[in-house]
Amino acid sequence: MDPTPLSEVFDELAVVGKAFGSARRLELIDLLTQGERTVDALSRQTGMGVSTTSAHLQILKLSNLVRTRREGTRIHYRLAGEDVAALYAAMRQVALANSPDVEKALAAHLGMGEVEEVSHPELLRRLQAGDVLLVDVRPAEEYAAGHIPGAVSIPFGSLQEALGGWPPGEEIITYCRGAYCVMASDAVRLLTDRGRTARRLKDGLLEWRLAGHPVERTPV
Amino acid sequence: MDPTPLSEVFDELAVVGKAFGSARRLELIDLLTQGERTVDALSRQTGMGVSTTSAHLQILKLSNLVRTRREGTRIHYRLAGEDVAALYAAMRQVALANSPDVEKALAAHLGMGEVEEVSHPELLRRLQAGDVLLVDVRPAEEYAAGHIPGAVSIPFGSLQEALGGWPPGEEIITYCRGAYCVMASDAVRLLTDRGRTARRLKDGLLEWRLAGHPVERTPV
DNA sequence: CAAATCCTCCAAAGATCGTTGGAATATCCG
DNA sequence: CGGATATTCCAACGATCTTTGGAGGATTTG
Repeated sequence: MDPTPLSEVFDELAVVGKAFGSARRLELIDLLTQGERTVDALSRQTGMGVSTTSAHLQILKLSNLVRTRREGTRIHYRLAGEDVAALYAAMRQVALANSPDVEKALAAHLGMGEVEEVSHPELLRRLQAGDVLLVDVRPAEEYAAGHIPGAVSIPFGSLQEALGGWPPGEEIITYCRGAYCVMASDAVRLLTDRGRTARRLKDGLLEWRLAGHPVERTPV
Repeated sequence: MDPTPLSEVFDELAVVGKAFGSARRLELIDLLTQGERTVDALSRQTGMGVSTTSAHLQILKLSNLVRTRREGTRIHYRLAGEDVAALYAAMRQVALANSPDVEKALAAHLGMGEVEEVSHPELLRRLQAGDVLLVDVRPAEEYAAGHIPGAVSIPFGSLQEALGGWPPGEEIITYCRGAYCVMASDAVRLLTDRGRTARRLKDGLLEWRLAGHPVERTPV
């Protein structure tokens, strides 16, 4: 009784840990932080086969990190709770803080250094003042599922054409899913290349939401 | 460029995730939340072979979750930072909240239901009032590495003999490492069986420390 | 330098995980 | 009911992870 027979507890806990131990599953979780998704949508957005996607989702479901909702023939997956999103964000934070490789990989794909970041408090002030254009570059469905109040939805693909209609003087702030999302940085580069003043929000909607800041949902 | 080439980032992140994906490694992390330990000590306390222990520690080291310090012929391992301990605690929290199996496994080994828990604020009040005996049932070295101010160190093994010297009226509150630690609950049962009034602290020292409450270190 | 101690590295066997295509299942629609 | 669509289940192969004993390194002590 003294040599702790609680290996079962650690076994159960390891099930949850394992769920976070695959790049593919992390990619799925990353997408799911933005709102629920069908298997098909996840499969297309990540580029993995449907069988593979389903298998990974089963593992996430078995570890109770996601839940499902059936709608006709398709099944929508969503994170089991905001605490799961928070855990994912915390893991990214720890990885970023402690392992230089993660930082390097991020910098390489995000082009850090070239792109300036705006802090949460500063964005709040600027929105209050109303002298800034806040652009949500994620796909339209993700914008609908939840966005920063005051942001306009311009998916990355249609950014260039939308550019024409704006007054050239106004500063632009972009954001996307989270700290690992490239689109916001790419957008800033595209905009500054065309002579605009643009920066990106620090992190993305996930961290904004977890920080307790307001999020707006477009009613269906 | 559009189909997100950031798989490398997820690969790096998965390295951290994998580290949490093994019951053995979680057991090591659990011990390390209480302070640094040598390979040998970890091997003995967990019951795994030294080679196995070392292998797991290498994986933790590679994922930058632990750091090492050499002292003569032995090497001390410690968590890379308090954020790692926080991540571990957060994972336990999510597992407990979302998966019934974890809750069941915990209840089975902890004897939940029979043992009453004391909240952090209540303990603080009672310590202030001074009408309670706070007992740290962990091994003496863990007590030395950090304990709640006002607690006395009585390792679980020597609890029974220590019992004699106390006034029978005073209420006793026990604690050990964390939410998964059985010793505090076992101690409460041992004490109540002998007619004492005893409860355990909710969770353990890890959660107490993460909550920002004071921790005292016995000077060497 | 030699012996002792503690730890890491190595190689091999066994276990587990990941991916794949195709079959099976569930639901909706006509 | 039959066809269409979306998803899960299955089997199997290759890849990766875990464990183990023993060899190899580093450090201290005599």
